[in-house]
Amino acid sequence: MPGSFQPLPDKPDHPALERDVLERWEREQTFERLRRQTSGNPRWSFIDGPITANNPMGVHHAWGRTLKDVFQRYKAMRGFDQRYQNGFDCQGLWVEVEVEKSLGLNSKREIEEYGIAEFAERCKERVATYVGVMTEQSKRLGQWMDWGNDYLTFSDTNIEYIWRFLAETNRRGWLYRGHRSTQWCPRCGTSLSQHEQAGEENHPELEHPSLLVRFPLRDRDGEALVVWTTTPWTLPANVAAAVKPDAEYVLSAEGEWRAADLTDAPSVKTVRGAELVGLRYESPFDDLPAQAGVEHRVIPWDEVSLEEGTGIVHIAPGAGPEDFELSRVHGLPVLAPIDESGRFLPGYGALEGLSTDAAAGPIVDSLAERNLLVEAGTVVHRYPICWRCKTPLVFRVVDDWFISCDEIRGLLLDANQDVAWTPPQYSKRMDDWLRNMGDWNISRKRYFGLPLPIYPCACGHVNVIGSRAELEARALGGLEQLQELHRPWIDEVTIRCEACGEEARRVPEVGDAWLDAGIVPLSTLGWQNPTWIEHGYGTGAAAGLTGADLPDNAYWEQWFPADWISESREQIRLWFYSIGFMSMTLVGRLPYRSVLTYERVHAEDGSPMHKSAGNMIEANEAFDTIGADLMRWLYCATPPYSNVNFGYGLAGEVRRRLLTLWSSAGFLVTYANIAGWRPRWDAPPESDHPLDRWLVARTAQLASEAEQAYEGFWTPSVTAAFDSFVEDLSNWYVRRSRRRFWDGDPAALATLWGAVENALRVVAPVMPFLADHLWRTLVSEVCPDAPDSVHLAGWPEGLEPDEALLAEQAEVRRVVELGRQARAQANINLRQPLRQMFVRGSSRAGGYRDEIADELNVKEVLFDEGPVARVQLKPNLRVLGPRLGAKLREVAAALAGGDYEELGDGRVRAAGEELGPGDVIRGERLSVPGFVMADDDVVSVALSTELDDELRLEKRVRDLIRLVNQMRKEAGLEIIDRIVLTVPAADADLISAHADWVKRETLAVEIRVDGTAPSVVKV
RNA sequence: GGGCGAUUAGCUCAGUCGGUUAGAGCGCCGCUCUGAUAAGGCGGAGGUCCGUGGUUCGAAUCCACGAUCGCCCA
Repeated sequence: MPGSFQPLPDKPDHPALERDVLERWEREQTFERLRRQTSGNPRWSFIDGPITANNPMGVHHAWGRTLKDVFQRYKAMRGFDQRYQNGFDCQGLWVEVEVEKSLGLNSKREIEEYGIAEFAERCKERVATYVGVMTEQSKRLGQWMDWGNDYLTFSDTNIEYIWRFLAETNRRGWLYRGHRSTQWCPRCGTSLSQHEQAGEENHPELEHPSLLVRFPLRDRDGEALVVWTTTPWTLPANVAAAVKPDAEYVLSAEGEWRAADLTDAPSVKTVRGAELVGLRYESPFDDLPAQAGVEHRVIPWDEVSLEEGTGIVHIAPGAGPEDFELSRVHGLPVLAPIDESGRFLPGYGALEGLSTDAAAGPIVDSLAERNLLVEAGTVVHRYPICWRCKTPLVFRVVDDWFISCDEIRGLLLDANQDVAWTPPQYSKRMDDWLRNMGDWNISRKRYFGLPLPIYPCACGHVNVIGSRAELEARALGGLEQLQELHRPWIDEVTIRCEACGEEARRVPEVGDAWLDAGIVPLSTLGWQNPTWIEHGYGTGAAAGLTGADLPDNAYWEQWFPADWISESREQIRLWFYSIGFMSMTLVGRLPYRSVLTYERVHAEDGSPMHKSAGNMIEANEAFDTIGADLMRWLYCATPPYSNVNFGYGLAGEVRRRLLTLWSSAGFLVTYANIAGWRPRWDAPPESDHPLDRWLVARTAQLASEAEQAYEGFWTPSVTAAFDSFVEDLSNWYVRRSRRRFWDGDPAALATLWGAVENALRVVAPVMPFLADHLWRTLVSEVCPDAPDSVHLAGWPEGLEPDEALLAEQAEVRRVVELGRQARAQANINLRQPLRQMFVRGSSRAGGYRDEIADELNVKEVLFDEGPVARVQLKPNLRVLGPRLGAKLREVAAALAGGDYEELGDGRVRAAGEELGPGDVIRGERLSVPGFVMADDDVVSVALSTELDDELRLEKRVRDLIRLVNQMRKEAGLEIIDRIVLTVPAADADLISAHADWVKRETLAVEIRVDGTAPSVVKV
């Protein structure tokens, strides 16, 4: 039949269906047409946080990318114009570490031997590879972005914008070189910053030596300080020992000093810590050349812990941050024992060249030999490891570049008050971070990263270059080979110092990767760019990788700040922080108005996903196994403040629930085709049938609930609303309306079609593939003037749920449920018709007698008839609670005990209180002899169980019909095939009384009576 | 040490503004229906709503304290 619906298979093959839909989107340019459709409309601005183009996408990335896609699709359905620009993070330590691994390089020296230029090329190749991989995976997930026009953080354009930012911090006096003790990765050979190192995953429990060491006092024979350390390698750099001045210290019989709180040994002398201050002692490695001239003394320090150790702390300013601070206060020498790869420097005797781990053994042996070791054991404690390569960190005193955050802290805190956070409690997390953040360490002693535009001059002046133009204007040489603003090329360019005119060289450091990501709200939108530059973002290392434009400032003004951004929770201290910091510095405001953050992806039993635990799922495997729609559903169904439990078992549950939607659509297709019915796009269904009107109202309810959920960025309410709708659609509307579909009732067909059509739009942002597949089948293939994709159809605007109608049908279902309970209780098969049912207490279901009778297979349903056994009154707590207060208890007891007086018109008096009809809930319990009863608080039903010959005969007819239909199905007959039915002689009485009924229900054109078993023959 | 969450059935989780008998899905047991649905329906077993105290006519829900777990920071 031309224009009929394509039949749907019994169940969907999600991955296959999704591949078809992807191909169709591609072929029909669906996304491009959506963009044209919304172009010029009111804007909704989303700024994408860059994903690192370094490895294939994991299922944890897919959560965030799903949320980004869901809300962009939703806003598109509401007609908003959007940018859809995706971002890739392309440089910095994470790319370097992976490239090192793949090249088999294991130290900075090996990188330098390999060649920085070659190394940079390998990094760029890796980025290009994973830009491709992640783009394909994102498309597979269903993400609609402006692929191919992504921003890449290693473009010269991005770098230049960061230079402007750094020049501005310098102008404000925030940029400074710090000489301090910082966390250092000996493998990567660089310091690391507070924000990238934060987080428990970077502080695992590790086992380390635990030593108690004697520091003999010079002026007190036989007495020694006892100190505790877990880092033996720091002892050769010891310069002082700290005590808590107001704590008590005791001397043991063995001549060992410790804090009184931390020893049980009997004391021969007790003093306050302050009395030990100034004493000279022998440090364990005084003989080393590095220690020459160092005088070791006891110093006071209020922060000395009396919780663990000995209460005397060994101080090595070159190997610990607090130690270093103390060295400034007390003028202590700073001994830096290790080089950038964590090996002992010359001046440390036999230790020279050893790593900090390798040095532990010789140090302990040496202490033991000289009787300086009191105790040697091990301790398990939390210890920082490199966030990227997992090497345990050490502390080194080095020069790093910092941006002071004192001035900006308050501005960011104030601005955060106006940000709408979802979930709301994360606003405080941001506040906490801002209040606690230290100065931003922006320098990394590495190779492939943002070249810091800092050119210190011998004269003491620090030049900071703010743009490529400025670099070119001030360059003294090297421009001819500057293919891009990366090392090593940038290192060849020297400039003239603006203070003294001499030549100045760039510092060798590259920048923290969060500078790269933090600038994008300005760099991608063309802030202060005088002219629009087509494809102007594909500069430097990004040349050829993106066709993104560099817009002009007018564009920036239109799209800044973002209405909404969304990243995972750890981005509070990373991206949310860095974009806020940089925008606040340059333009005085935050680049976002609202934020959605979410937690982590765990396995389906709630345990963390780990490769080692064997519960890791790769995104590609999930695409192939369950498909993107089910993945997206799992993400969306989880509240963002908890971890999502992700797995194939849970996906199976979702698949089964969605099968109900699929089956409802399939049912519609089947009977619409049989009836030759086709929808009309321009004519909304009109029907007076109560069930049809109910479904229209129920669909409006879905749209309104979903709209509220989307507007609040709360996907769990979308999936919950949709689930509940599908349940009602299938198990109430379709089930109750089956006969109308068999009869080809156009009102029923149009109503069901309209409901599904609207529901598909509602769910399309969450499940773009299934929704569009069904849309094509049900709508666009049969309605030539309908949009050819659900994503072009817009939101179902203006649907107002009819609350009264919804309440009526809810009560009908309540009555039916009670009826089913009663039947089950009497253990009477539903095919057995019953004579009568009484209903009491339902004011709204009275108009649906036929509906209820049919559903429960009862001949007659009577409302408000039948003997009432007992009237039960309950207080309406919401009303009476506030009014009666403590008296409520008494009234409730009186009502429960039947101790009340009827005053007419539904008014009663109980415990001296007069109560109106609204004050009590009246439940009338039926009690009819020979009937079976069921009731809840308000509604009571009674069902007759007595059978007569007519009822028994009808039961046998239904049994026969069911049997025959089962045989039809087993024989593989189509729903519309006609048959000749032969029934056994024993059932002759059924046929003589109900031949037409049997014919109608089994599509029999003829019924013969013969033999002992029924048979079915297709005609 | 400070902060933010969580704790409800065997498992995973809902539970709106404080309201009458605390729910769902999965799993288990029994029954049942079926011409869309490997589905559905009914019933059962399974609950110290983490604990203690408080507010209130009424607390899983609000408050305080405590416990455990997770996270953020110090």
